[in-house]
Amino acid sequence: MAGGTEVPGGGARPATSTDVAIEAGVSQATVARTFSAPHLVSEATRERVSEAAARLGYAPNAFARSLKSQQSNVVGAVVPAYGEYWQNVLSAVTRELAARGRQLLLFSFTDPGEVDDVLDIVRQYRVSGLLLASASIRPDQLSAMRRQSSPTVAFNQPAASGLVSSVSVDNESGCRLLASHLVDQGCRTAVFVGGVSSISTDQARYRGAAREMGDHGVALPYIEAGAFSYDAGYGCAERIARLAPDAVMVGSDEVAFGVIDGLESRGIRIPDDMAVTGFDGLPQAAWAGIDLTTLVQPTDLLARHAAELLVDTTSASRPTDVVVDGHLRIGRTTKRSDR
Amino acid sequence: MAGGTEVPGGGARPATSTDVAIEAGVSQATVARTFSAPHLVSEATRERVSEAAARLGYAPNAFARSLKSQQSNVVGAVVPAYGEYWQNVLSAVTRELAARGRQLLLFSFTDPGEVDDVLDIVRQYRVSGLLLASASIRPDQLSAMRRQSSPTVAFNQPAASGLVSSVSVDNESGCRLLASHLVDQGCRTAVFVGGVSSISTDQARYRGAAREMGDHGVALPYIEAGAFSYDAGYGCAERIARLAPDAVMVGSDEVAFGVIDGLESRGIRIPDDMAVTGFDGLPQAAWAGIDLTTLVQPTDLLARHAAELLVDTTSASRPTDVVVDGHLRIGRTTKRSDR
DNA sequence: TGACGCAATGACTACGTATTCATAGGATTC
DNA sequence: GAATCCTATGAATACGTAGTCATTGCGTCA
Repeated sequence: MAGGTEVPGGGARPATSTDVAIEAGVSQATVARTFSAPHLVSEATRERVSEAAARLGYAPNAFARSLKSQQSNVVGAVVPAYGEYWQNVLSAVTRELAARGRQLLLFSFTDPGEVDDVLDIVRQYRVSGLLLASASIRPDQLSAMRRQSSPTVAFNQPAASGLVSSVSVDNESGCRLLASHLVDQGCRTAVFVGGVSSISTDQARYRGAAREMGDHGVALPYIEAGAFSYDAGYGCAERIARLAPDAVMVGSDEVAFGVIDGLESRGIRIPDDMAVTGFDGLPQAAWAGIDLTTLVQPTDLLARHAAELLVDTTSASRPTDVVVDGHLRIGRTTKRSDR
Repeated sequence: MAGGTEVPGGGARPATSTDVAIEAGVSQATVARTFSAPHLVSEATRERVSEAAARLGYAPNAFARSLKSQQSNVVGAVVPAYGEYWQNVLSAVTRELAARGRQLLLFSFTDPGEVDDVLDIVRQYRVSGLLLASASIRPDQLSAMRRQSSPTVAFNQPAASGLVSSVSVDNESGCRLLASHLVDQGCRTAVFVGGVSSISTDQARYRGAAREMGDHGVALPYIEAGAFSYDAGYGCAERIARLAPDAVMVGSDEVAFGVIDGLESRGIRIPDDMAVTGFDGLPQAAWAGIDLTTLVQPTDLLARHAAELLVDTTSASRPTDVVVDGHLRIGRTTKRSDR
């Protein structure tokens, strides 16, 4: 047959189950069954339908299917547009969801204030689950999700209330580990560099660090970088240098990378003049040229938990909080050369 | 009223336009018009409908809308699951699409062999556009997209045929710039480290580099890292060291970061013993601690072009190839200290 | 042989929306 | 004062699918 890939009907309209039905000489119902409940169709018919479908290039219309079956296989994700950390999380969650037959509908925001507007759009898609990476959500949006009985999972955000599930690393104990390690290394004075002090994750990390340091009689002043970015960290160097501490605990790796470069640009040697720690365990932290001491979040594990919750329809009515421990990664940024 | 955020109807079913119609005492058609063609509804009615909608927490059902109107505002993206570069691209494209009222349905793949299966799923979603980051696509999948008159854009992949649009940086001339810069710096021997030699982008970059080097009488042997990752780059150090070139041109920044650390771990000083260049212009390349000489891709510009093409419905029938120039970023990795 | 059960299939309807067509007033024109 | 037009609205329908119900054909058992 000439022009084998060409499809009859020529028009722009994709083939429907009815088209396939006519082509195969069966009813539309049989075609639908062939794809969604094959065991109800005889071997012979199934084959005939499959061939007709292949000939027409038929793919079931997911929108119509969702409309009829009142459920989509689409999971929404509302994630900040910038930030190494979130890019990694998104990547991991996408993989886990794909393995569970779910698609990810991505919504990003630059400013937390946009989130409410974004959620209005999300709601239009009747997502079967929602991954949230923002703490500032209107409660009525959350209860609306819950009424739809769609599982909602806050990723590394403290459950705003008991309304949604959450998956996160243990920020406080993680920071205690880091602080404890610094004290072991002989640290007597320190500062904490946070990203944005109003973010609860930031607060939890500072709290853990300050408490552990306090337990060892070390004060821990807080410096706010203003953003969770390399540049923000770089820009903190002067303020840090003025305090001249033994150690700098940074609330996130990305900021820490900036802090390190900023400090070194001022002639401060790391770790000899100051030790530096991060938090997150980004891939770059393990790069030999950086080799940052940090708390590694088990991103894949967190993503797996999140995916499980998002797929489990019963989790909507029964919010679950999963907290996972990270592990300490010791790099050159806290190894005194005189040790 | 007690329990103000509680919604009448109590059930799990989200409110429909009919529910709102009853609540507002108008017809379903009027509700639909209020949301999709407000100018056809009188001021008073519009207000009454809006209030009723707010009371019921109504959000239009995007699936039903797409089904009826035969078009979705959803753009599909098929992107590798791993890689700094793609994460950045995705982030940029998402922003651009959001600004144009489009959502991104994300599909990731680990192995290029999965792409065909993934595309079968993508087709079910009747996406209004498709962003492709893989070169190996069955032609019939592409012609199917085209028949649907959905714009398809290959991002940084040479147009497999004339079937789809493409947006990419000028790989060849970019590499010529880098090579030319190295020659200026006095480079007489060099090697090229590619990621995966079967990838056309990799080939184009090598071609550009080899030609420019050849024009100056410098040979350019090709070394294959085996993947576009830090670890793959790190693992190349021995093979590079054995050739002891003046300069190492690496096909991508992420691999280059690994190459640098791998070389330095063997006591090779950069740039004094060997100069190193990358390609892509990842954010990390600009970090002070790395400061890599590389070719910066104008990611935002590329993303903007891609978004334009994806939104423009006429572009499906008229594939367009956009090629953008990158710019040279000179960092410490090619600055000889004796200069 | 008739009653029954089972497997395979077709006709039909509902999901929630956008849109066409028809209708009812109210204002405008001659 | 009748013919006309415009605006605002409602009734009805179609989009493509999944599932309910009814029907057919055939083998089985008493």
